[in-house]
Amino acid sequence: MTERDAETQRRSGAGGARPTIADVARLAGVSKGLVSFALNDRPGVSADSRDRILSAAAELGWSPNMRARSLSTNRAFAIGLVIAREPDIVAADPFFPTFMAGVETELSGAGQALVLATVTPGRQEADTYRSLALDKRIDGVILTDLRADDERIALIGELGLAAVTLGHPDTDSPFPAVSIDDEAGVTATVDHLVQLGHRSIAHVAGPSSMLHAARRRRAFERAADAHGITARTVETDFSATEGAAATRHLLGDVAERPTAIVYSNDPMAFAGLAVAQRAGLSVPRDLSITGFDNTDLAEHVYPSLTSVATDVAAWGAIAARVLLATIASEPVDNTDLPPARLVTRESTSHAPASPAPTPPAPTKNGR
Amino acid sequence: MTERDAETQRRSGAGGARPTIADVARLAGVSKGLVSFALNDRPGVSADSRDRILSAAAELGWSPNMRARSLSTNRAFAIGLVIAREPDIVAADPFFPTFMAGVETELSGAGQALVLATVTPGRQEADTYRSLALDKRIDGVILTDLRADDERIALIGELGLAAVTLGHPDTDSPFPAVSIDDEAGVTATVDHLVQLGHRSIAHVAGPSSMLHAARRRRAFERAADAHGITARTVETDFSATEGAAATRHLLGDVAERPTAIVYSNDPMAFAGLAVAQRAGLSVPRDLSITGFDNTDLAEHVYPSLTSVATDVAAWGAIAARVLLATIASEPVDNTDLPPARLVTRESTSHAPASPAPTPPAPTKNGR
DNA sequence: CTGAAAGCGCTTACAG
DNA sequence: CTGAAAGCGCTTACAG
Repeated sequence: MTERDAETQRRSGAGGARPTIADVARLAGVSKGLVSFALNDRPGVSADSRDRILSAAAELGWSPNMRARSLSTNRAFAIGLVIAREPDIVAADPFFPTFMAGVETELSGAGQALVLATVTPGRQEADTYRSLALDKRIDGVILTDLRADDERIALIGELGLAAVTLGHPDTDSPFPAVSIDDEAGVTATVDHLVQLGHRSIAHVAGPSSMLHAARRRRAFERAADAHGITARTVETDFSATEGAAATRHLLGDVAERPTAIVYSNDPMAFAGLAVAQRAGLSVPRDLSITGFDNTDLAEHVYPSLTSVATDVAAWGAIAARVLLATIASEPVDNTDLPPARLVTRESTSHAPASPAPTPPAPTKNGR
Repeated sequence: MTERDAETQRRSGAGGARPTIADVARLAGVSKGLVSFALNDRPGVSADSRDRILSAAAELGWSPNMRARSLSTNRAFAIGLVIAREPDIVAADPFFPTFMAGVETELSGAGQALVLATVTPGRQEADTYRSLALDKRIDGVILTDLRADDERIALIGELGLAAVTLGHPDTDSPFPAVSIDDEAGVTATVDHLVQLGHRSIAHVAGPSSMLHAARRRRAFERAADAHGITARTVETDFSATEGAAATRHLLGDVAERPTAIVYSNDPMAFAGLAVAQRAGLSVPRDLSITGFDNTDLAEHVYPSLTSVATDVAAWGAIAARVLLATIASEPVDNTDLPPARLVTRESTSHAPASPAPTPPAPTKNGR
């Protein structure tokens, strides 16, 4: 017993070679093949052998060498996430860290790893997917920030990778989609503002090439239309800088200055808040603003920010789960998360009685 | 030629099996071993053979299978990053995405991958390092957020992993350190404030268990001491929530209310700004505040935030480079990055003539 | 300079 | 239920 303990310790130390299934087989007095069967609890191993094998493995402190396992099973036991946004934009947006934390909760339990690549948008992106696949480092990917006519859908297929998309692509896709109904959040935002008396609302949107930005924009315009109110949209790249510029643009147009601005993410809303304040406007007295994603800081600015909340971590966890199921060839369906919901805070309030030098709000223009 | 093209295409398609060095050897008319030598440009291959092998490989579209390479070389060709902070804190802090982008620039060119794990602080952390090492998924790790008496130093050694630390541990460490002199930034901040007439400055610090937080705090206290001014420190967990609470605490103490607050990161400074504004104070007229890390949002809040800038992406790139050199058994030295520097913006200004109901500022208390 | 062989640590038919 | 063997795609001594 003492001898065995010493053996165990020697083997698990940094210096000693790690035990392999050959060592386990020797100790258990069986063949390597049987050890493999027992360890992967496949049928066809007698209870007696299984016990001997398992305790031998435990005693030696054996753990599988993923490299060997990968080579023989042709599986990486890892999934990839390629983030293709400008560094400052992803840095300013808490989405990815939160999302990855969610992904991780699912992976760690399943013995899978997350391989992360961040690239600047463009050609480099395709090469990154390609080399991840060619190097056989991953079994599948989570496709985020879906774009119009996203060429990644075809690429991933060619590369023989599994995938799950965040939201539905606008083209045929062989991959399951995990979606959140963020349109509901946008609609609720517009409804909320209209209820507060706003009749001229602007939207600071993300790039129209990104599907979710375009979707939010459409939802915004539909909702505004349904209420028969004036709506304008300014497109940005999601950065605080462009959010600020868009706000300056909107507020500068004194003739048609909106009384409320709906931003497509929180960082832009923070920047917009600052622009408004700098221009001498009081938020929400003169201008109401809303964000999207309900980031941590939303409740820590002044005035606190009304924002649309989505459970980003859950999204990550479910996307990972669906992807793993796909890789395991289990049947999976598209899954929908609970819709995004509006969290109202101080940054939205009643529309100003007479919004500065703005002409009287239109009462009904169409439908 | 046409036939060969067809062959090439068949092989590179998703359906066909990928070419292996055996295929390359056959086409080049040499042995597998020689192919391996040529492909890894080792000496001892005739120019003629090398050419034939290389063009055969190119023709077949061969690329190395990392799994096989890993198994035989006992290298993962990947490094790990384990982030052990509460999800909301890492999400609010742009440090990690920026850092990882920097790491990535170095890795992609070197054919290395980044394996990311995010864990909630605690026991889970050690297990994560352990399984990453036991699964042989990585060759080394970048140790961030060094703690006092950091048990990871010993753990990583036991696990046989290479490592690089961000900053110098407070214990003996066999690993190279890549450091940034953030004390310089703190000192510059205090100097700046003192120059503006502030005599009562508070510091909202990160957790003292984290070495860089403690180091910034010491630098703050040293600088305050050097100027002979009143200095207080409140410790937090780096979150906006605790940053706000600390600010409330500091401002609530009307008798000794500081005229300036130095925050140990930007998110806390943003939260502190909001608390001050909510309390009816004008920043910077009544209160000056400064942040740390000069995040994107710093110039997009109102008033814009004076903050300490460090080149986080460069830090990531250099840390990765040093780690790869270590893994390759190349000699490496500790490296120091350019010191952090203060970026002054609107949030700092002259100390108020008479800081509310505060007693007259002490003129000289000691040295 | 080159070939034939063994080995990395697993998994998986194939026989019994 | 179990063993012996081949194979995953590389690398690396060992002979010539």
